Amino acid sequence: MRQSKQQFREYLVRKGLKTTKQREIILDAFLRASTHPSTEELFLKIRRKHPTVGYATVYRTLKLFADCGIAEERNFGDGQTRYEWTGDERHHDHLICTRCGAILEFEDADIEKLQQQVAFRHGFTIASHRLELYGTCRRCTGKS
Amino acid sequence: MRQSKQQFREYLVRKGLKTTKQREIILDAFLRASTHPSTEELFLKIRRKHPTVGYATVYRTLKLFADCGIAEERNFGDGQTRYEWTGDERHHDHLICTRCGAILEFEDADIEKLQQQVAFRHGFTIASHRLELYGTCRRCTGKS
DNA sequence: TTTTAAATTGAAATTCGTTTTCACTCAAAC
DNA sequence: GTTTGAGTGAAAACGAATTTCAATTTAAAA
Ligand SMILES: [Mn+2]
Ligand SMILES: [Mn+2]
Ligand SMILES: [Zn+2]
Ligand SMILES: [Zn+2]
Repeated sequence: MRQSKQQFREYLVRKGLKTTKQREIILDAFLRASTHPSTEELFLKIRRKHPTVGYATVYRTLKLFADCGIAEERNFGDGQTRYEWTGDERHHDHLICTRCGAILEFEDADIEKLQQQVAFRHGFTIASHRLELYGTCRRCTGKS
Repeated sequence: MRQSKQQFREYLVRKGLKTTKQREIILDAFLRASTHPSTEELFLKIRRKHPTVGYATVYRTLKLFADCGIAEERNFGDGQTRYEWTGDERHHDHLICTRCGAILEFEDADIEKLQQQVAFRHGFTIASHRLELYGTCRRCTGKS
């Protein structure tokens, strides 16, 4: 939170970019959004309080967040690019319910370790990875 | 190969669809394509020998392949939907070189097992999953 | 403070892969 | 053969992502 704001500020300075009202509004909204918002979702949320902020600005600013490291792009297969705050959190992967869209997070050190081993065996150097488990969540399985 | 052709033929009959020259051409080309072709790549390859086959037909036919189970849609983050022959192969995941685009395949029973455990812990029923490791392959790492 | 150069903005236009439409063609059942 | 519904290719439509551009704003320089 506080940390991410600082990080973004430093990034702007380092790159010779400018602090603007819009960027502050968008960063606040992004940090307040708990989920994995898409550009459009965040834009719509912001628009309520700040009707003058444009979609393009939200789009560009989210790119900046990703570039400076406080956010990561995600793609869960629903056709929208989503952004996730990386904050001071640890890495995690996702369980996605294809019924209700719920997204659960998990981390599993053993899986991560095995991934490294697989990569090593193939002479690969891993820069990133994506692991997503699709299925039905407890609640949706119950309903059936 | 032979098996997949049969499977597709049966699928067409079952669904009341028709056998056409185009579908045979496209299936042959798809089975001959060793990689993970995108719709466009396959279309371009086919066009050399069969300039009259349209993009829309390739697109629709690949959807049919996926529907009947002889192919699966893939999405490696390059913005193109790719198709992979599922033939009589087993499930596998992918290592993707972000430098040269090379795609290596691997399977790891231990990882799969751990995935199931994670899902179970969260009350999830897994229908499918995607695991992709992005990085640089041996050759590209060498070049630097 | 005023000036200035460069970055930023919002709206609209553009891009690009995907998907649909439509008039015409063809497969296959009768 | 005739009939009929599925299939085809070209072009249009679509939707999200990205770029363009004239006007505005930031912040460094004067
Ligand atoms: Mn997450
Ligand atoms: Mn593969
Ligand atoms: Zn659910
Ligand atoms: Zn490589």
